[in-house]
This record gives sequence, C-alpha cells and structure tokens, in this order.
Amino acid sequence: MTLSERQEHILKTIVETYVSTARPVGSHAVVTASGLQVSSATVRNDVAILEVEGYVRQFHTSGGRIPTNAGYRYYVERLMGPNPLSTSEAVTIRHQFHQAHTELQEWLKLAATIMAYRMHNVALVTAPKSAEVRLRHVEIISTQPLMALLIVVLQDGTVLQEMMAFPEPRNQEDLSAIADRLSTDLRGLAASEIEARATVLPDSAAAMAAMISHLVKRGTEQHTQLYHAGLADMIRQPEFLGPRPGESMTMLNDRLRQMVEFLQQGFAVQRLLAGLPQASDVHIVIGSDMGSDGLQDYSFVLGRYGLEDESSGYLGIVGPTRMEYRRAVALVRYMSELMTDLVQAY
Amino acid sequence: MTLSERQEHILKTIVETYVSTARPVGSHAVVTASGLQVSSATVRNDVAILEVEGYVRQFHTSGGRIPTNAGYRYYVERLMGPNPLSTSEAVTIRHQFHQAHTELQEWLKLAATIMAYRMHNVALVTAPKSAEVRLRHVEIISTQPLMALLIVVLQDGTVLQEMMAFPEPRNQEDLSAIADRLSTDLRGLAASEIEARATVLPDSAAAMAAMISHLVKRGTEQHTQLYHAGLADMIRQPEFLGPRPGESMTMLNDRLRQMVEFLQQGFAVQRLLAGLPQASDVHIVIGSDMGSDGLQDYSFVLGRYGLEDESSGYLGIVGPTRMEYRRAVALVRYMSELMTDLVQAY
DNA sequence: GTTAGCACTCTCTTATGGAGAGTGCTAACG
DNA sequence: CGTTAGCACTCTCCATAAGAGAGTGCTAAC
Repeated sequence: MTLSERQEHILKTIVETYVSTARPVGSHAVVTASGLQVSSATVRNDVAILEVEGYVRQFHTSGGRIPTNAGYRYYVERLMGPNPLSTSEAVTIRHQFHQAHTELQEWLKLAATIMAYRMHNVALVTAPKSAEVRLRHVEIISTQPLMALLIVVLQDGTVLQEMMAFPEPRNQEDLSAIADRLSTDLRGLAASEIEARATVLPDSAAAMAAMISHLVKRGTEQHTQLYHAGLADMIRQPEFLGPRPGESMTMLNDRLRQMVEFLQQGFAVQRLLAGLPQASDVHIVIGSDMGSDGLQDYSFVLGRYGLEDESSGYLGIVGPTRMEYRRAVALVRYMSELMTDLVQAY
Repeated sequence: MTLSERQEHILKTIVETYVSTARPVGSHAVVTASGLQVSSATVRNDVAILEVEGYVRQFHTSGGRIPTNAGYRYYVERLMGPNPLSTSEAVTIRHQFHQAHTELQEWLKLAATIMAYRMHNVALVTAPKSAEVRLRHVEIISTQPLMALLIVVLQDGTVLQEMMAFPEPRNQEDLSAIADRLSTDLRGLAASEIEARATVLPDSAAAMAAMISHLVKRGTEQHTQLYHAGLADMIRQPEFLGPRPGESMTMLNDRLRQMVEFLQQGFAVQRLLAGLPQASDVHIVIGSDMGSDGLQDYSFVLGRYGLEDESSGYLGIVGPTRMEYRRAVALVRYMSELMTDLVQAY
C-alpha cells in the first residue's frame, strides 16, 4: 500500500522532529511542526496507518510515535530531499581542511575529526588504496648477523616491512647489493609477476623475491588503515545518556559496547565497506539493515573518494539511527569531493 | 601517624575485597575475609581510625567503607607484596605472544590485546623509539611533473613521508639520481648534522636536505605511534554499568567520556608517559595523582620495555582506581620482558 | 584493649496516588 | 466520506511513604 501525500508529510515531520528532539512525537506536535491545516485527530488517523504499515511505533499507549528503521529508510529514500551545505559551512570546512598539513595521515585524521565534530557522531575514513599495486623499491637493513629487516615500498607510497632470517651470516653490504639488484629487477611488477620471476632467480634471491611477492600481495589485499574519530562526541547523544524506555542499564551498556567493539575490530568495518555497492554516490545503511551484527541501533552514511580503480578510499559517518541523515549525506558528499581533490594532487 | 600491623591488615583486606566485589566492605566482611581473630567491633574501631587518616571513606552512614585514592596508594606502596604470575599463565601468554606474527605493528597490537583481555581493562602500548635517530635511506617518487613524494627511512626502521613541490618540472630519473646522491651523502647522520651539511650542498639539493632534516627531527620528537585495546572490556566493569551511589547518569557519562577523549588525544597519553620517572620498574599512578586532568577516577600501571636509550617504548594498563594492582604490576612486568626480548631481536 | 549488645541512620525496594501526555473511539459536521 | 470535537482510557513519570536490610557508633562489661 502506498502512502498519501499527507501521510508522507506527517512521516517526514515525525522523523525530523524526533531526530532533533529525541523524544516521541505526538499528534499535536505534528500539527504545529508540519504546518498542515488539519486537526490533531486527523493526524492521529493517518499516524495509525503509518503504524500498521510499520513506519512508526510507540513505546507505550500514551507516548507519541518514533520512527522505525523502515520509517527512516522511507524518509531517506523518498522524503529527505537534497540539502546542499550552506556555503558558509562549506567554506569553513574547506578552510579547516587546507591548513598546513603535509602528511596524508594527518589529512585523513583531520577529515575524520571534522566530520565527527560537525555531526556529533563517529566518523570513519580509510586510507586511499590503489586497485593494482606494483613494486617501487626494496630495501634490506641488517639488524643482526642472521637477521634483517625487509622494507618494500609500493608505487602508491605504501610501505611494508617484515623480518627475515638467514641460515648463515650476511653483512650490510651484501644485503644492500641484493636489495639494489632486486629493486631494478622487480620494479614496476605486481605480486603475481614477481612470483613468476622468482623461479628464474638464483636460490638466495628467489627466497627473497618470494617474500617480496608475499608483501606486495599483502599490500594489495591489505586491511587499509582505518581512522575514526568522535566516539566521545557520539557518547554525548541522548541515546547514551540513559537507558531508553523499556531498556535496562545493562542493555544500554551493551549497545555502547557494540559500537566500541565494532570500531576496535577493523575487519568488521572493512567487511561493511567491502559490501558497499559500486555506485559511487553516498550510501546509507540503517540499523545495519539485514545484517544482524548487533548493530541494529546504528546507521551508517558512507561515501567513497578518490579515483575509480586507481586510488580510492571510503569515508562515512556512524551514529544512532536517530541521525540527521540529510546533513550527513551532504557532509559526506562534500568531504568526498575535498578528499578526491587531495588524492588527485598526490 | 603510623598504622598498626592490624590496621594495615584491615586496610589490605578492605582494598582487596572491594577490588574483587566492587561493593563497600563492612566490618563483618573484614573479619571473615581477613581471618583475623578479633570481633567486628574491634575492626570497627580500627576502621574508624583508617577513616580519619583518610585511607577509606564511606558513602553513607550505613554502607561499609571503600578505599580512597590515598588508601590505594598505601596499599600499593606497602601492603601489596609481590605476585609472580602463575607459571601456567606466563606460559599461556608467552605462547600467545609468539604466534606467527612478523610485523612489529602486529606485535604491538597483540601485546595490548593480551594485556587488555587479561585485566579486563584498557591497555596501552607505544612503538619503540630510539633516543638518537639517524638517517638510513632517502627515496623520491615523482607523482606529477611538479610534485613528488619524499620518503625517508630511519635507522630504526621508521618511515616518514612528505609531499614536496618544485618550481619547474622534474622527471623520475632526475629525482632518483638526487635521492641516491642524498642517501649516500647523508646516511648515518642525525637531524642537526644534516642541517649543517645542507649549507654546503648546491641549491636544489639544499632545499631537499632541509626537508629531510626536518623529517628526521620529526622522527626524533615524534609522537610515537600509540596502540590501545580493551575499551570494550573496561566498559564491562561495574563502574560503567550504572551510576555510583550519589552519582547522576550525566556524571557516569562524563566519566566514561573522559577516558574516551584521553585515548583519542594521543598527546595526552604522551604527556603522561613523558612525565614518568626514569626508574625502569613499573610505575603506578592512582587517580591521576596530583594532575587534575579529569582522570581522578582512573589509575595507570605503566612500564617500559626495550633497551635503555637505544630503542624503548612504554606499555601499561589503565582502568578505574578499583583495579587489581598486584596482577596488573605482574602482568606489565612480564610483558615488558617479552617486549624487550622482541626489541633485542630486531 | 577487646567485646557484646543495641539504638540509630541511611539506602534500597516496593507500594500508592496524582499529574500529565497522548491516544483511540464515537458521534457530529460539511 | 473525509474531517473534527470531545472525552474516557491508558500508561509513564514523579513524589511520597513505609518497611526491610545493612552497618555503624556508642556504651558498658569483660
């Protein structure tokens, strides 16, 4: 069944009011906030329909309605509308963002911090990653007679290192010579090509080439570095200031812990990001949608930045399902642009 | 005034009982837990003295005592006694720790995770840092005609990178030649020495040498990479499961946020660690002692690892003042040893 | 110095009774 | 037939009260 125009207007009002007040929205509040020229009784009839359709729910008989995850989704897909950032805000952000930083790492952190601060929620940013990774340079540093540190620099600037052991002592000069040799031989090759080339090298170099191939491969698949900021900001949200109606203190604690664990376990974030559709626009995940990862209480507004297939990363905002989706989308989109510019400059 | 032997025994019992139960300890509980051959009335007399001396306090007239920060400090300094880890636990840890990891980063993370898991609290580990940092290798990668990525590898394996711009186009071959030249010229030098040498180089190379010196200097002062784990474990502690007696929900929220912000702001951690006395044994900070950083509710058990003045880092455990100090000290000490071995192997 | 006894105090839990908010229903209206 | 006014009903929230429980502080005896 499809909603009438007025019902949509009411749903929109409920979502936006609840998002800004964090309290259940009653029929009277809808009338005053929506500007509709109808009585609260009429609204009540429509709200009853919204409830059977599953877009809103009430916690107790006399306590206004709040949106369900389905309600948020309807809002996001059909009612939200565009919201360009105010130009003044865009200027402020651009200015903050282009402060004297020169390291990519600092930029990534800054991007996360800016988004977190402006949304009062957690922000995620991953480092940009190239689709095809090729070797740039090899360096070997002797640490002990039988051990050395193998350093591999990839073409996108990623640096990987690994310890290696020898059956017999090697000195630094030998190692440097080998490294130079490997650098020139293998420069510009991808992991699989290095592996192939390894078979035609002398024994000692072959072992190293295998390790290098392994490292380059790891660089390809690598859990890209993830930055997040704003956990403290998110905790200030009313969702964490006390148990919700019907919720025990323990459940509040669990809810919070789910987010903390999610952020701690980088792979969970990676899994989420990997599951994104390729469409390059901003993507919204509400209540972790079907995936019952224990993140039902959180929503994600996620975007990509960078150059398709060349060097791209993800960024996004995470917070309680009660979130300013419109602002979040606008902000993510804007930061994507800024970050894309940055990557292109690199 | 100095405490009698029995009073110390009572204080010890109160601390240990409170640490394990998280509930105020009454006189009767002290009698049964301590094994003292006196009545509860006698204990009450002594406890009254402990209270005027400031080692314990009670929240309400009829609610047992809990240790004050001073009480914890007394316990830690005089009553705690040694607690070697059980050999079985040590073996387990050693085994966990020496699983197939080859990257330093992974080891640091693992160390933090192990400590956090075993203490149900937050664990901190910093990367090892050399006191004197010297240049190992320079690499320059052209990204655009007018821009390049400068990569500097230090002798301890640290890698730093920075973007640089040129007034006129440079191709990769030129840049590689310059990098090779700089590598051989500056290898093994410290930041100040590179700066001095820069003045005698031709113009173009001088600018780069200055940048390199700058990077090496940054490597020296650098906020060393900080790893933490176990925030989710700490949140499970009863301290965060509900407001304490007399505490509002907001205060609980604030308390938690203080820790989150502390961990987020790496520099706060660095400041704390920098303030440690040089003594190489484990150091305990209770309720942030005099420093009123808003961390009055937390204690730190901190240790160092690595080789004095050569390559050393910090590790430690952070949690509510109600903490198993003895176990924490033993664990930190043991992990220090393991990490020191690791650094020596590097 | 130690102990038994006991009144006292304070919290925590449970019960009770409005006040307030918002609904759902019914009947009337255009 | 959609819309509206009116009103009883339900449920939460808050303050108050009473009783149980725990632990103390004091006093007097050992």
